[in-house]
Amino acid sequence: MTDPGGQSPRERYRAQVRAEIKRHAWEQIATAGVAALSLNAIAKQVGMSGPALYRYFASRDELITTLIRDAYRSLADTVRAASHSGADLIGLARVIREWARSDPQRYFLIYGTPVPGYHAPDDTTKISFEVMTVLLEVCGAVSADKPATPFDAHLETHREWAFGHPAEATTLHRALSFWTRLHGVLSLELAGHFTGMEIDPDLLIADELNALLAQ
Amino acid sequence: MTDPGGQSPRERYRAQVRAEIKRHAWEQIATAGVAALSLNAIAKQVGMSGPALYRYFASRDELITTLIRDAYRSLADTVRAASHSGADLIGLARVIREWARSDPQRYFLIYGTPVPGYHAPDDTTKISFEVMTVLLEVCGAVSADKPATPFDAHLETHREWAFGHPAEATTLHRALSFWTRLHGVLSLELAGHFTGMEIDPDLLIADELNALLAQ
DNA sequence: TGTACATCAGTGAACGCGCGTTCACTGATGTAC
DNA sequence: TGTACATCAGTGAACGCGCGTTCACTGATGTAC
Repeated sequence: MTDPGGQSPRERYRAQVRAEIKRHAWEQIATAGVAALSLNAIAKQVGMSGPALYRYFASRDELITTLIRDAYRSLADTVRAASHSGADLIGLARVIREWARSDPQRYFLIYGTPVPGYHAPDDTTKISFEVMTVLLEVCGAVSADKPATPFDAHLETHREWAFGHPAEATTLHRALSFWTRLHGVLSLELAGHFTGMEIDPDLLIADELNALLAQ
Repeated sequence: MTDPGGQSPRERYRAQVRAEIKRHAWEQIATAGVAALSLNAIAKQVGMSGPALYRYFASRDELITTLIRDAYRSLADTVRAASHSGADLIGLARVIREWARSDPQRYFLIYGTPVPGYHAPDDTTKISFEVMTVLLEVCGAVSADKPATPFDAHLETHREWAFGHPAEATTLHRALSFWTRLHGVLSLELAGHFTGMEIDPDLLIADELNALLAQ
């Protein structure tokens, strides 16, 4: 009899194998990028034959979709945890950067080159909004006495995306700038575009965000 | 007899065919991304058999390397042209954004997800520095009376990358911030991360750069 | 100008490869009486 | 508790495919005397 609310042994086993498949999939992505992800290669690593994977994932695409969802989920959880332990914007940035640096290809799976034609599953935008919600909370806590810019005015009339969040335009603006400035530095760092110039991205990010708070 | 300094008919023909191959390669990349680029498919479009391509490119990798180099070259030329016709930082940003939007996958070939293990040819960093040089020129023209930040101090001791350029640390800083802020907004826009929120990236970029000049 | 030769673009057949995916099957694990 | 049956994880063979790349070749274009 299955423990209601719990897991039968078979379910537990399935979950374990699924997790192991994903683990090796991430390893492969970290090593050679998503494009090189091969079901047969994963199967070999897991120690079973290729077709056996189809017990766990309907197709290569479904596996990748699951990985993308997990990446979003992990990022959202990380950000929320940091916020709950009282991180300010700079602390948040540091946490996100560490998350990204621990597995650059996972970051790029979310924020990297889009594959023309491929559309991420709908629920990822929901998870993505979780991140934005945290940003809005933290940005709302910052005192705001700054001159309104043309983009602020633009935001006053285009704020449906912050659905239900009662933030002022300047708060939305700050959250957006935080996001784009951090991503700007971080993605260039991860892609190796600072190689050769001996720049400390952490300092640059801190500076970019301090300027954001001061402006 | 070959016209010295000119091109023999054969050379001219070779150059034409090479150009046509590249054209179709770009089309394919725009349609399905680099990962999907196939020599046989290109050959079919050009109207010749697969092996014939090897008269023009030694391998798939060499073709891609050439495309990457061309992308860098095109960006550098675009930026330099804009600077020569007197564009300021905001104008420069607009030009770069248009360049990127005209072929997003070309932008991502330079600034997108890196393929682990792959290293761009050395000369691309040289071309990349051409872009930085223009940025430094334009940034140097901006009057600079602003408080020094920790990152400015960091730059005073880490400025070898701006090899030979006599700019002050604040100028280097401005050029870097221009680059990272623009890339932050632009790459998110091109990857479709603003879809749904009806944001005008042009306004956001202008705002980000005005803040940069005011700070 | 005409002929002999070298260069070189392009072809078609073939190679080996690894891919995602299907199918019919075996054998172990869990369920019901 | 023991037996009969259903569920389901995993296998091995096979499918068709398109890939990058090589090779020996044909035929046209250019070069030299």
